[in-house]
Amino acid sequence: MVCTANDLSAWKDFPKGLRVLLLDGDTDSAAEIKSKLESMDYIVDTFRYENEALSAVSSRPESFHVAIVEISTSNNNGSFEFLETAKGLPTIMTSSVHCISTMMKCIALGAVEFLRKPLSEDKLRDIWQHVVHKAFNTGGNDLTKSLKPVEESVVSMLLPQLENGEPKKEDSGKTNDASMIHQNDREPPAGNDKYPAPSTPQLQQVGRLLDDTDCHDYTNYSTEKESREQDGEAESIETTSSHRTAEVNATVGRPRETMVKEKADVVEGTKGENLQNGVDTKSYHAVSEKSSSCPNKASRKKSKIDWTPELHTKFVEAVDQLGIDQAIPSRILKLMKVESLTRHNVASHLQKYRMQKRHILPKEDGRKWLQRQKMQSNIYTNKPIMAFPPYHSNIVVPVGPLYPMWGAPSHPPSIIQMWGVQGYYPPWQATESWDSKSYPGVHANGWGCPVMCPPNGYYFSMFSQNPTGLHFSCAMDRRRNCVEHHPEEEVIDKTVKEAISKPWLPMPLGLKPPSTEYVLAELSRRGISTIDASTL
DNA sequence: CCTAAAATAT
DNA sequence: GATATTTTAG
Repeated sequence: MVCTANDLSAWKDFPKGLRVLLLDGDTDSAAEIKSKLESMDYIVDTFRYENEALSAVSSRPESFHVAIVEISTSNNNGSFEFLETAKGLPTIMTSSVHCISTMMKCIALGAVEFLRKPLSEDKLRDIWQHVVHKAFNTGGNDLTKSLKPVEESVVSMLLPQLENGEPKKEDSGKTNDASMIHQNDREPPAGNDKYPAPSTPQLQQVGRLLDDTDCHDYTNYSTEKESREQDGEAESIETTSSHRTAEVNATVGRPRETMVKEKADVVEGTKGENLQNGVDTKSYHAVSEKSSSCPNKASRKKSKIDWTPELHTKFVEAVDQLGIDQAIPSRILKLMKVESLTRHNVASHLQKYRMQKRHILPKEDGRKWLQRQKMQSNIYTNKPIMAFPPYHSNIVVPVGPLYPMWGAPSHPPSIIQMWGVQGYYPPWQATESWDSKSYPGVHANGWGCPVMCPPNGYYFSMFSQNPTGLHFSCAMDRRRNCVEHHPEEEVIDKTVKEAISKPWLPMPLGLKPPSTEYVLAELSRRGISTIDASTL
């Protein structure tokens, strides 16, 4: 990363605005350091006590780019804790006590550098290097929001240089032009919020260039920006949790090895910290790439969402909660409350979800979706609406074994593949996704259940004719808690009876009245040839 | 904003 | 080659 003179000029003001966390028990010392840093345009937040510093880091990790932590004989252990806790933050240790083993320990624990006190301007001036280094060498996991802009700006700044070194087709000619460099130059983003669009031509070019050189890592990028893109709705999701656990890898053309391991970490579920949301946060993770071939990762922000069982469960729960008529991407997204999931992601998943169902319930489906459209005006009522009156909430629907799919919850004994034929997902479905905890019955409602049998009396014939391999799951009221996991015949009977006894009520969702032909045929089959018109 | 269809990535 | 996801249209 040697820079040319031109490039250097672009770097000149870089550190400006970078945020420094200063933890120093010595007030005077802290003031002095702060003063020096500020004179160099760093923004400094001083903390006297470690716990304060740590809470600051955890509550607003994006507020710091680098930390300087003083370690003395008195706070010895405490500082180590900071080091261990604030892993994502490049941390410089400093002390007036010069103990090689302490230094060693600090470095071993992840400190990026150990500076002896007193900290002169010279020592402090270029601490930004650690920020940049971090930005380039860390997995998305650690690449905090605040670091990304840095990374991006650096990439941008780097561009001219890269182009010089490896002219790329059409763009080549103008690379040496100083004005060009200036154009690509980006202000240090530190203080502001203007994140350069992740997909700027520049970045893409850089990506390409890096590819062609020696990059071996797929560039996953946090989807956070996308989240932001999705207008106001994002906020409601965002604010909930500060942690960015389920983060996506972000690696910008970083040459050389490393990383593989980092990925493992990411998948694990980023540093143990706040996992309150349990499932939520780690519910998904970016798909790790094989760091072998380096295709075109140029478009960094294109990380893929891995719809893990947990994530999918959340998704389904959201859909169910919303009900068929309200289940639209934006709402689902809200309900899911999963950080950095974009509306697009959800929409896409929803699309697949529907397709599955459609494929499974060719007949019913169209109808249902039609219904849905018509009912769109029927906005949220806290009660089940229209086609799904309360008293039908316990309807039981048969689920044919031939319909392995999404919404249909299966009972442990009958592990049905939820996602179609390819056993992509392990058995978690049965145990994890559809257990009582995850709203077992919910999935059996409108969408979930392949409800192909005619209602009313036909239930009986249906069952008697195809008793084999039928599985029963129960649907439930959207918000009510389910129902029995093993709907017994009584339930079926009850439901059927109800439906029969109240023919004037709408059909339970997913059921459609039998066609006249069918009715006649069935009656005929039963030896009933005449019908009293009044009963129809 | 939504959904469907096309394009990509695995 | 099939499928999962993202992008692109309408």
